[in-house]
Amino acid sequence: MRHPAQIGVARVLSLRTRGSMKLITRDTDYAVRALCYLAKHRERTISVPELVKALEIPRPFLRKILQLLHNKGILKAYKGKGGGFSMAISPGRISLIEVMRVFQGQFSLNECLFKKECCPRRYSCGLRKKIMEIERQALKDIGKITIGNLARD
Amino acid sequence: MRHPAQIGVARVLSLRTRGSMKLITRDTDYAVRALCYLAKHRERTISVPELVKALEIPRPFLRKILQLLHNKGILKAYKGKGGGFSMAISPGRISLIEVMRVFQGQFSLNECLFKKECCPRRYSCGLRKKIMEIERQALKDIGKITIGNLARD
DNA sequence: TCCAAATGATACCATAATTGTATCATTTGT
DNA sequence: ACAAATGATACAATTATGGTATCATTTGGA
Ligand code: FES
Ligand code: FES
Repeated sequence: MRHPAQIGVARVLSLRTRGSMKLITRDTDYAVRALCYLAKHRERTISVPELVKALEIPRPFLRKILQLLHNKGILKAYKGKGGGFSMAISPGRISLIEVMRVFQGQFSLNECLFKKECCPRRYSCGLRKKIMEIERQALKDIGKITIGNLARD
Repeated sequence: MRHPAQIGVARVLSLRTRGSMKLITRDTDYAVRALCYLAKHRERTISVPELVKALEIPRPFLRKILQLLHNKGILKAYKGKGGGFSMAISPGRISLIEVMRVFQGQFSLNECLFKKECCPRRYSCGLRKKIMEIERQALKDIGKITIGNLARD
């Protein structure tokens, strides 16, 4: 006999509570906000306390973010009393991708790991090819977004 | 005096070790593989042991994935000896997005949370608008990928 | 009838990523 | 000298990811 009884189309909700799937993480977001603020006040050197007041970002976290942006050469830093940060590059030349890469590493929408090793079907896989194409397009579009045009609201 | 000393453009590497930023998680990937296998053998009912051999996916994990796909109405399930799973819908009508939503929840590339609440600038934010547009396009493209055309390699 | 083979439901666990905090050292203008 | 700033770095809490384990239930067949 050939299995007549199907169980029925249950619509039980998420066994795990997921819902995020976000592409831009908190630190990238914070970084963008901070960079926009700095971009709008290029004439001045902005200190962390000022940024904290303006952006309501947890101070130690913001400090870490700014330090990283400095290490990556995106910000200039001035130590000592009256010091702070300012843009090292023209805001129009800082793409959102660069900021994302600082905090989120390299893009790679589908890694398809196979037990810690690189997937054997990697180069034949159809899914991979299609996802890569979508990724390329998205990156191109994200690349067009710069701190410069974000800062202009 | 106006801060002449800049610290120099250090290129210190990632203070955090990141590098993933993947859009498709492991369970989605496993689910796609399993669905493709099922799509290629629609005439039969496929058991978990067979899938484990064919796809080399950890058995208990695969079971959970298949159960969820069944709960969502994507698979039919047959209990008892000789039982297993089979497609409940035509493979050509199962989009990759649907599978992603099952395991990764709703898309939302930029949430921009502001201290656990919804961001106050949400509707004026330029970043958000641009990212949303990119997201829409990416979703449209991912929507075109179906289990059907993936199964055909 | 009883057993083996299959899924259903669910609880648990280990690791890594995310999202922060805290501390101390160093620099610098006054 | 001192206060105000960043530099470097270690630590901690929470959540997401990836995976295991267990027991109950169904079902075909000897
Ligand atoms: S890259 Fe491994 S199956 Fe797609
Ligand atoms: S959505 Fe909050 S600042 Fe962009």
